Amino acid sequence: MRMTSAAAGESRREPCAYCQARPHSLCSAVPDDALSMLATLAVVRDYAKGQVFIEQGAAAEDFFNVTSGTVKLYKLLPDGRQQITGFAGTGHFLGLAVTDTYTFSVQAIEPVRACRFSRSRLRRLMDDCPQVEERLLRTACQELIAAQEQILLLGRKSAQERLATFLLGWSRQADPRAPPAERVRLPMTRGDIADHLGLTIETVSRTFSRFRADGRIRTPSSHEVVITDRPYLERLAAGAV
Amino acid sequence: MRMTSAAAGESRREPCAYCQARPHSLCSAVPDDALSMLATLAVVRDYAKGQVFIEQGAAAEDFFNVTSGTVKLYKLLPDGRQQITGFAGTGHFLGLAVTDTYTFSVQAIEPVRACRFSRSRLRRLMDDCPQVEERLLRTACQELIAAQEQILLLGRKSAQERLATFLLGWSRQADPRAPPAERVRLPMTRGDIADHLGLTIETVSRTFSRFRADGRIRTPSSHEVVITDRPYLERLAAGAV
DNA sequence: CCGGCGGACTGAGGCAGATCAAGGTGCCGC
DNA sequence: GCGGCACCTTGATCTGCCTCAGTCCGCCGG
Repeated sequence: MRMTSAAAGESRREPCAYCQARPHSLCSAVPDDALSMLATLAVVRDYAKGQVFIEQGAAAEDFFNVTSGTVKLYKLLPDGRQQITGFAGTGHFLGLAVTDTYTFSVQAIEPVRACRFSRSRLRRLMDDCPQVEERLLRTACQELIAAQEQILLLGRKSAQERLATFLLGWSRQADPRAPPAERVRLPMTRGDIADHLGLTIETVSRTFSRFRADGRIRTPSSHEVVITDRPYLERLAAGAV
Repeated sequence: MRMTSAAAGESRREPCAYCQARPHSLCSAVPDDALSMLATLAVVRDYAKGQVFIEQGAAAEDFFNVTSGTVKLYKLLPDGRQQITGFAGTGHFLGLAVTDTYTFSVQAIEPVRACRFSRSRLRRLMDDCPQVEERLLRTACQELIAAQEQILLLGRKSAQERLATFLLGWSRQADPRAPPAERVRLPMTRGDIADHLGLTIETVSRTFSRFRADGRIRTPSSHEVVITDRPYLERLAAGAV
C-alpha cells in the first residue's frame, strides 16, 4: 500500500474496525458497537524515521498507540548518556508511565504511524468502557514484569547473556502466541541495542561477531539475524552456566 | 503498643478503620462504609526477619499489603546471582507484577506484618469498589516509572551515582510528601544494597567510605546514614558532571 | 563514478568495579 | 566475659567491558 500525502498528514478518519493493529492493542478492549466513537477520539499521525514525538519533561497531554513501525523509549542523563528502556511496535500503548510530564522520550527508529489521544479523551474512553481501564491495568502489569526482567539483565547479566536475552525476546516479540521465529529483523542500530542493554556499541558488535564465529547465529545483513543455535542462546539468556 | 502472642498469629480481626497503614495504602481507596467488608477479606499475618513468603515460580494465589516492616523483592538466576528489584515498606502492595505464577520472590528483611488477600477476594473487592481498580492502575504506573528510573541507574550510572541515587530516594521514601529527611534508616544490609544497585558488597562499602571521607555523609551506625552534603549527592544522582 | 557519511567491525590499551583475601566490629546466647 | 557468627571494611590483584583509534562497507547524491 502506497503512502499518500493525505495519509502522511493529520486526522485521517478510517474506521477502527479495519485497523490492522487493533487485535494487538488496547483498542481491542473497546466493543464493536463503540468503535465509531473510538474513531472520533483518535487522530492518526505519521512520523518520519528519527523524529522525536514525546519529549522527556514536556507536559503529558497526549497518549499514543503505535499502529505500524517501531519506536524507542529512552531516558537521558545531562551529559548525554542514554538508556533505552524499551522498543515498541505495532499495538503498543505509549503513555502509561506518565505523571503530569513525560518521564521518557520517544523516537521513531523507522517510519511510524500512531493514533494520538488526548488525556481527556482517554479519560472519557475509560469512563465509557470499563474494559479499557481493566485492559490498561493488565498492560501496565505486563510492562512491569518486563521492566523487572530488564532490571535483572542490567544488574546481573554478562554482555553475552544480555545479547542472547535480547535476541530471544525480540524473536518472540513479533507474535507472542506464534512459535518464535528463527529469522529476526532488528530495526534498530547497534548503538540502540547497546543503549538498551547497558553496553557500548563496540561490545555489542564484538558479541555479535562472537556468536557468529561460534555458530550461534547468522547475520545475512546487519539488521537481520538468523538464530542457528537457539538452545545455547536460551541457556545463556537464562544464566545457566 | 506491645505485640501480643495473638497478634503474632493468623487472622487477627481489627477494624481497618484504625489501621496505621491505611492512609498509605491501596485500602484508602475503599470508602469508609465498605471497611467492615474489607476486614473480612484480609488476613493479618506476621513474618519473621529472613522469612520468604512469596517465591518466584510458585502459583500466585495471594496478594499482600505490607502494614509494617520492610521486605525485599528479588529475582534469582540459576547460579545464585541475585537482583533486588526493590524494597517495600508500610502501605506497599505486593502482587502487581504477577501472572499465574509469581515472577519474583519476597523476603522480610525485618519483622513484617502484612494483610493477605486471595486473588478471588481481591477480584471481588475490585468489582465492588471501582476506585480500587483505578488506584491499582495508578500504583502500577508509579511502579513502572520507578522501574524505568532503576533501569537508567543500572544501565548508565557509575557506582557513586548509584549509591547517591539510592540514598536520596530512600530519604524521600519515608513520607513522600514531607520534606526529605537528612537522617535515614537503612534496614537492609550492604549486600542487599549491592544486589539492588547491580554492584558487589565491597564496592558499596568502599563507596560509603568514600562519601564519608569526602564529608558527604556521616554513618552513626551501619544502618543509619546522615546526609551532610545533599546538594552534592543530588548532582551526583542526576548524573551532572 | 566518486566523495561523503552513517553505521558496523576490530585491535590495543586502560580502568572501574569484580574477585580474592584478611581482618575488624557489633551483637547475641550462655 | 567470651565464643561464635553475621556483617562490614580495607587492601591487593584481576578482568570484562570501556575507550580510543583506525578501517571497511553500503548507500546516497551529484
